[in-house]
Amino acid sequence: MIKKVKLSKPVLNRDEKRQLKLDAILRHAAAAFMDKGYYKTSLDDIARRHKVTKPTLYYYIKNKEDILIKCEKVASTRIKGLLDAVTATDESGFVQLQNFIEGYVEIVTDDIIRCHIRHRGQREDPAAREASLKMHREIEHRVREILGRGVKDGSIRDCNSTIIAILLFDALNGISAWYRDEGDVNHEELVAQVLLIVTEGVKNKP
Amino acid sequence: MIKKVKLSKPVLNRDEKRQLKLDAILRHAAAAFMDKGYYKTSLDDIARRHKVTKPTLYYYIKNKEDILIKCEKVASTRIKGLLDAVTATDESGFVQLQNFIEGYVEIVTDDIIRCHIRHRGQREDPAAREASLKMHREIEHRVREILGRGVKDGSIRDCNSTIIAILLFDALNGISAWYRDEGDVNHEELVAQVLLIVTEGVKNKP
DNA sequence: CTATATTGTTACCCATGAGTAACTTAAACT
DNA sequence: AGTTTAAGTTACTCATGGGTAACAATATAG
Repeated sequence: MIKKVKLSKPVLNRDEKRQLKLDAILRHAAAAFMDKGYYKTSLDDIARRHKVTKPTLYYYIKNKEDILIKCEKVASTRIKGLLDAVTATDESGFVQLQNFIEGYVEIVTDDIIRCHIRHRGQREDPAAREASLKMHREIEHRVREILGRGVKDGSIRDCNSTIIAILLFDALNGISAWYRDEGDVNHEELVAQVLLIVTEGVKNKP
Repeated sequence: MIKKVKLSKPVLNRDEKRQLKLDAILRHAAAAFMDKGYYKTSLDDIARRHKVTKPTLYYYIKNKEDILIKCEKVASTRIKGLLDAVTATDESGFVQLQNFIEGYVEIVTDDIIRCHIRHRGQREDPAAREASLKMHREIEHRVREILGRGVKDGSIRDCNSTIIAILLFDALNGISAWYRDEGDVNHEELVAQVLLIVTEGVKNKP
């Protein structure tokens, strides 16, 4: 007699399922936050989107703020990953900057990233607040380093890399607030325009 | 006998005093909002800063959201004033753009403007929300026109003025979030760097 | 097949903070 | 003067929404 193989072998184990559900909750929460803003979104709103009741959420998150913290985790991992990829090459600083911009405009479409960009700063718990700031400074610092590399290798003109990094970041982060994949601004066109302004500025050179 | 001149002649009449107090309240509120954010700031917080009790505020404002609306009024008047001044000249589009940027960086230091920039979008009342959006579009449109003028007169290179206007605005508005007059970034340096990136971009031209 | 951990639910508590009613004080104009 | 209007106070109401306790269902393991 054939030994019956255990039925319903779990394709995903418990932890994986849990992780998947957490991701879904973050997505729903991020979408809700982008819709109405953090404070105007109640946990009941989020629960409703996820088709569960509020207390269930507490099985996956510590409290409301924890959602922002978890979103930040996802976002910062993604952004740092991009920075790693971009700086791993031995391209010139300017080319690395171009690659970063291209990648960032891509990333900025994602709801969780959007949510992070819009709500970074709302952290209430002082420790979480500090951690968030530190993280953000770290990322900014790495962009500054790309600029510095470019200045050193001659591909970028001499400039105040601190100020330029911030300005660039604000412009890129701003994109997350208005750009929609389904909107009427074409993705390639957007990237092209950003790159052009970074490369050339806007002044016409005769 | 000398006719006694009416003592305590009001240097300011009632309406002027009222207006002054309203301004002070808006300043206090804006400062509080920049500190802790709109939702984390209670009307009691604002009242405390103004050294009155909460119900007194209702003598000057309709409700909490009305503060944002009144701040927006102040801010938009100021920004439109700048645009009027800048576009009144018959300078080239590029020079007008430069002047706008210089003026905007100046303006962005003010707490009420900062507050407006940070909280534009929080409007809850649908009508107020729509009005705010319309106002914002109008301002953006005028910047776009400056760019268009520049393209036409040849002082600005051919570009997608819609996208460029938004990117520029986001970078400028971002300044309001981090720049402080007392901070270690010098005002002139900041303006110079913004103008340079707009003029030249960052790429080094051999 | 039963015991146990995992998910989820219903029904509550309770702090916070916007907005108001009713009353008091200060100012200003005959 | 004394009456009116402005300006401010104390003491509330009341909706909202974050968070929890206690119970119910479902799934996994032994």
